[in-house]
Amino acid sequence: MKSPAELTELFRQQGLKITPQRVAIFQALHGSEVHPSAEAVYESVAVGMPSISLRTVYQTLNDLASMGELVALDLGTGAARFDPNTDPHHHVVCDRCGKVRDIYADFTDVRLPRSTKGELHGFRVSSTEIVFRGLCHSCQHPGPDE
Amino acid sequence: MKSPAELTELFRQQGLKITPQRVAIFQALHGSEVHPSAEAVYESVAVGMPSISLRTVYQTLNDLASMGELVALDLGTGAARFDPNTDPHHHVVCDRCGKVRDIYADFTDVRLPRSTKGELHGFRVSSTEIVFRGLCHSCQHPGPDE
DNA sequence: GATCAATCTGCAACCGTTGTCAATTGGAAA
DNA sequence: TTTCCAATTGACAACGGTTGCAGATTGATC
Repeated sequence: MKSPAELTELFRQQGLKITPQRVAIFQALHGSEVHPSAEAVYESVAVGMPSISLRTVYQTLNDLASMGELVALDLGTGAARFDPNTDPHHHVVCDRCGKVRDIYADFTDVRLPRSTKGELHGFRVSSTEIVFRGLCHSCQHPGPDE
Repeated sequence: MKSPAELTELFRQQGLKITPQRVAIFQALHGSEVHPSAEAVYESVAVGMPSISLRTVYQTLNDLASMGELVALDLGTGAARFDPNTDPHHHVVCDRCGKVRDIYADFTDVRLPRSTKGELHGFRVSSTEIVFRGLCHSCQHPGPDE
C-alpha cells in the first residue's frame, strides 16, 4: 500500500479533503501486516484521537477500497478485513482466532474438469480467490490458560 | 446430500425427533442445485407450512451442518448459503445476482512459492476453498428492463 | 393416553455496517 | 486572513442476518 504521504496526495488529486482523521487512518494502515477489521483500525487510531468515530473509519476504508488502494475481504470471520496488500495473492485463515496471512500461490495449473470445457457454467470469471483454513501456530499449541 | 428418508433415519439414530418441520426442510433441500440461503429455504418450506418459523429453519440447517450433511458457505453475498453437496468442490459466484454454481477443480497442482517450504506460515491447513467471481450468463446479457 | 424432554414459535437482542443530518471544518477564492 | 461552501465528521438510529430466550407445543416412550 502507498505511504501516508502518497495517499494524501492521491486524495488531494481527487479533490478530497485531507483531514486529521484520514491521515491518522493512513498511518495506521501503513505497513500493516495484519488484516485489520474496521473495529481494529478504529481502536488503533482512537489511541491518539479518541474523538474519532467508527463511522469515519468505515467511510475512509471504503473510500480507499473503491480507489483500489485497499482490498476488502470477507473471510467469514464476522467482520470484513481490510488488506493493504493490493498485489494478487491469497490467504490462510485461522479457524480459531481469525488470524490472516498472505499466501502467494501459483494458480496457473489449477485444472478444471473436462466437462466445463474451459468455461464455468456460462460465468465470465474475473477473479479467483483461494482461502486456506486451518489453525495458526499459536492455536495449534495453546498455552495452559487457553 | 442424503434423501429425506435417510436424513430422517439419521436424526432418529441421534435421538432427535422427527417433526413435520424437519421433514419439510429435508424435502426442500433434497436434490437442490441452488445454494439457498436460510431465508430461501424458509420461503420454499413456508408454501406448504405457513406457520413454520424462520428460527426453526436456521436451527435445522445448523443441525445438518454440524452433522456434516450440509456445508454452510459464506460467499460474501450477505446471507450464508447452505450447500447440500458435501463432496469436496469449489464455487463460482455471480457478483451481480449472487448465483452460485459448483466447480470441480483439480487443485493438486497449485504451487506454493518456494519461500513457504511446504508449510503456510506455521498454519496447519485443513481445508482449501476456491471462489471464482464474475458474472453469470444472464447477468452478462441483461434484458431490456434491467 | 399420560408423561416429559425435545422442539417450535415469536420476539427481543446481537453484531457489523450503513443511512441520516446537524454541526464542524478544510481549503479555494477574494 | 477572512469568507464561504461543499465535504466531512460524529452521534445515533436503522438495517439485514443470525442467535438467545421463554413459554407453549408436540414426538416418542411407556
